[in-house]
Amino acid sequence: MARGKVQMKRIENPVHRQVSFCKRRAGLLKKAKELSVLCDAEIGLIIFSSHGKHYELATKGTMQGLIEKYVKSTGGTDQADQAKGKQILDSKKEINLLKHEIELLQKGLRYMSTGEAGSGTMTLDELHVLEKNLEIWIYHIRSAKMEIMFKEIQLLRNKEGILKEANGFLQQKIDEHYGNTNIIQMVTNIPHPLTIQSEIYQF
Amino acid sequence: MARGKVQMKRIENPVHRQVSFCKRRAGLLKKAKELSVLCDAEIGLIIFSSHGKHYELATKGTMQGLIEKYVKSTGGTDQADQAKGKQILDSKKEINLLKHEIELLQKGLRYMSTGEAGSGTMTLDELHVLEKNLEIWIYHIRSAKMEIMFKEIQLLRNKEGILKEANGFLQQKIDEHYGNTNIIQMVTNIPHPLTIQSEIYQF
DNA sequence: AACTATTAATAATT
DNA sequence: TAATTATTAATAGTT
Repeated sequence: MARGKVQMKRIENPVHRQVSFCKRRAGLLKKAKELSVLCDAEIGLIIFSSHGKHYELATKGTMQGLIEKYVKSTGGTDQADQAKGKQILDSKKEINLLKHEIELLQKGLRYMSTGEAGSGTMTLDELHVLEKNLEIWIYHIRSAKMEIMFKEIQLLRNKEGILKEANGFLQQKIDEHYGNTNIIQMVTNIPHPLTIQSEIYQF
Repeated sequence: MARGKVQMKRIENPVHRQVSFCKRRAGLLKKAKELSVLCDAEIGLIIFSSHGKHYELATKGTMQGLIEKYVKSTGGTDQADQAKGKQILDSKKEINLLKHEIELLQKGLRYMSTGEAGSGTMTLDELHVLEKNLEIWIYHIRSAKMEIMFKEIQLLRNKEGILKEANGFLQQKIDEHYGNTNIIQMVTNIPHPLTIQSEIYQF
């Protein structure tokens, strides 16, 4: 614009370049302001120098507001935003998967403890309590059943003993008058293979 | 800049304003490009017209990249960004909690199934298999035990029946010679309160 | 949209 | 670094 026209390429002389940068930067900012004022436009201008310094101008509001407006009008979110949105979505997906898994595990625990499928949710603490209660509960149930069966068996064994004794007594009486008729033999020689091992009661 | 200097205020005539907007917008974009090229600067320029249309220029990359660079150099993330970051953090926290909960549940299941605390992780599928195997396993164990006990009881009941029969026979023999001696009475009047309910075998 | 008179910007110089 | 100046570039008003 003065003293000879400029080539549209990077000014190699660093000093010249720096001077031009300052002048043209000022000019650009001025022009931007003018455009904004004269034509009622909203303008955002960001300039990064090659040395990393940054200069900015935002007419009609803050640069943040302008950037947000731009990002929205551009049609949505930027890459980082999308990535973050995706990350959140992924996280929520994973959370749902984990919750589903927990529900299944809880169902499994309930099923094992009550023998039937129930509904509703339980907290971790509740599950801890359930686990402990379950052990006690199973222990008691098994103990009770075993005790009942053991008593029945004992009773029958006693009966057997008493009856055998009675038979012995009766046999003796008969023998006294008729001689040995071997009636008892018929009964006591029944095979008896299924003897319950004592360990079976250890619950 | 030509034909009289302009007042630095909004051009009231809409037509003039629109024309000036077009011309000055082009000029501003040109100047921005020139500054970028000549002085090796990165420039972002966003222009919103009063009618909402937007024009942009980004030298050395995309506007997105420039905005991100700007946002970073401005000193950090914007509000929405921070909110999203927090959301991700919260999600990850929740995921960890859920994973921990699942581990505990898995441990619980292992404990219940094997009776001892084990280590290592299991997948959901493995747990499904475990659950099913567990049911079958418990069913078989219980069935086996019950069968053994039931057989023992049946055997003893049979013995009781046979002995009672034998006793009856012997009593009859005795009665035939001595009259009723009431020996059987001694034996058969034993109280028998613990009768196992049939349901106890239903596993 | 093209033209042109005029102002504004600025490269080179001091 | 800043002011001056010669020159080019931008553009307001006009056609």
